[in-house]
Amino acid sequence: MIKILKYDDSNPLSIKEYGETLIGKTFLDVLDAAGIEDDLKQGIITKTNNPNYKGGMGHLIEEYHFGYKINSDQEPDFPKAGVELKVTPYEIGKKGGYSAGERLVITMISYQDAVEEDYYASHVYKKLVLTLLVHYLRDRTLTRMEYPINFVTLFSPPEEDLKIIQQDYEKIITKVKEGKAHELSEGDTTYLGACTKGSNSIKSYVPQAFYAPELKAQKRAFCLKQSYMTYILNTYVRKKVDTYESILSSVHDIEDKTFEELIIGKINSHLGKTDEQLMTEFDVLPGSKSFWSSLAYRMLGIKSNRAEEFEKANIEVKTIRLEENGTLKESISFPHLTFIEFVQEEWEESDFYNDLSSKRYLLVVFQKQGSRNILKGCQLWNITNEDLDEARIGWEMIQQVVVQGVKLWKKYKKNGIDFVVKNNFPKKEANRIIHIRPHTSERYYKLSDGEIIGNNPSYGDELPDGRMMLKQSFWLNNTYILSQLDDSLKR
DNA sequence: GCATGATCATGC
DNA sequence: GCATGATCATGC
Repeated sequence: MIKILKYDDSNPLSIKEYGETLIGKTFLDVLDAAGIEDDLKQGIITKTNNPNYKGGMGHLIEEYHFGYKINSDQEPDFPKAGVELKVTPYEIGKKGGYSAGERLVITMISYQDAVEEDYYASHVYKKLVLTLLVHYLRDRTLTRMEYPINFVTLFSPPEEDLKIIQQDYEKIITKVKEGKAHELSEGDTTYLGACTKGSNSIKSYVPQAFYAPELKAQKRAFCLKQSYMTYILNTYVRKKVDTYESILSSVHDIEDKTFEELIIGKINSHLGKTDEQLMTEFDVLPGSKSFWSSLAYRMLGIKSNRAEEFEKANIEVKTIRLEENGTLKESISFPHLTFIEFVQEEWEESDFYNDLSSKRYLLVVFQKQGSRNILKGCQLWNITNEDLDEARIGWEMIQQVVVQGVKLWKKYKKNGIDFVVKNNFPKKEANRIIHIRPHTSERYYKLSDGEIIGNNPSYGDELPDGRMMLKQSFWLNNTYILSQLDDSLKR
C-alpha cells in the first residue's frame, strides 16, 4: 500500500506547517486523527503508556502523524529536507518556570567505527542543524497518552552555538580516538554532551572496539544538554525575551580559540590583582552577598551576574577563597533534599546525581594575603566518573541511615539550657567527596515523642516515619575541592 | 584545628 | 518566602 503524505517531505516549511497541526492535540487525539482501528489502538496505548518504552512518544508522532516508519539509521528523519524530528517533553515548575524535561539525544557515539572527523559532514551536524522540535507538556498527573502537544518549532542553533558545539564535538571525538571513551562525561563540554545510554549501567559497558578493544566504556550518545534545551525552549520556542547578556560578542571571538580558552583568558588577564583593585576597576561595591561573584562576572565583561552561555551550559561561577596557609574553609552546597523522595531514589536517577554529574563550575580562585585577596586564576571543573562513583558510595550510606531511621538526640551545652540536635549521619571524613549538613535559617524538628523544636515547619523535612528533621543538603567537601584545584592555583 | 549543627544576611 | 553565599560557636 502506498501512503500519500499530507506534506511535501522535501520542504522544511511544509513539514513544519503539517507539524503545527499537532498543536493543542494530545497523543490520544493524534491516534484518533490517524483513524486507527480500535483493537490496534488499544495495543498502541498500552505500549506508549509504559514508562519503559522511552522512545514511544516520538515513534507515535512519526508513524501516526507524519506517516513514516521509524528507522534507526543516522540520517535525518526527513532526508530530502534535511530535517530531524524530535519529540521532547517540557515541564512547568512550582513557580511557573518552563524547563526542558530531558536532554535532547542526537545520535549514538559509535565505538565500533572510526570517528567522523569532519564536523560539518558528520551525522551529528546534519541532525542538529535543522530540527523540528515538537514539545509536549509532561504533566505527571496525566497518563502519557493524555499529554498535550503545545509547541512545534523549526529550530537551527545560532552560528555561535554551532561553533561551540563544534568545539565540544572535537573534544568528545578526541577522547574516543585516544581510547578514552571510558573517561567521557557529560560535564566535559559546553552545549553538546556525551550522555550515558542504556538503563543498567553494568550491562551498558561495551568494548571500545575500534580504538581500544581491551577497554570497556559505557555506551554514550551525543546530546544537547538539558540546560541548553531549557534556554532554547524559553528563547526560541516560547519566544520570551528575558534573555541574558552574552560573553561572546560574536562568533569571531572563538574562531582561533575555544570558548573555554576565551573564558579562562578573560579571567586570567587580571591575574595577581587584589579584590580591592578589581573592586575599583569595575566599580563593584563591597559587602554584598554577590560581591565575589560580581567580580568574576565583570572580568568576563558581563554587567549582571548571569551570562547566556553559562545558563545554556549549566556552568556555575564559584569563587574560591583560599586562606593564607592555602587551606579552604568553605564547602560547596547543593539544593536541600526531600527525605521521602530520597529514600526511594536510585543513584543514577537521583536529583543529586543529576546535579552533580551535569554541572560544571568555573572556579575563580582568590588567596588571602594580609587584609586583601589576590586573584590566583580560574579553572573549569567538573567531576570525573571515578569520583562520581565514590560520591555514590557516600550518598548510599546516607540513604541507608534515612531508610533505617535517623537517630536524633539532644545534646545540651555546658550551660545546661541550650542544646543542639545530634544525628547519626556519616561524618564528613566518611566520604572523600561529599557530606550532608543543614543549610537553613532556623532549625525545626519533630521528635518521636511529638516534641517540636523550632518555630517554622518550613525549615523541617518529613522523615519516612513521620518525624521531622531540619532540612539537609549535600555538600562537596572543602578538602575535595581543594584537591581538585590545579597546582598553579594553589601556589 | 576542625567538624558539625546552626544561623546570618542578602537577593531573587 | 525561600535558597544560598557566608560565617559562627561549641566541643572534641
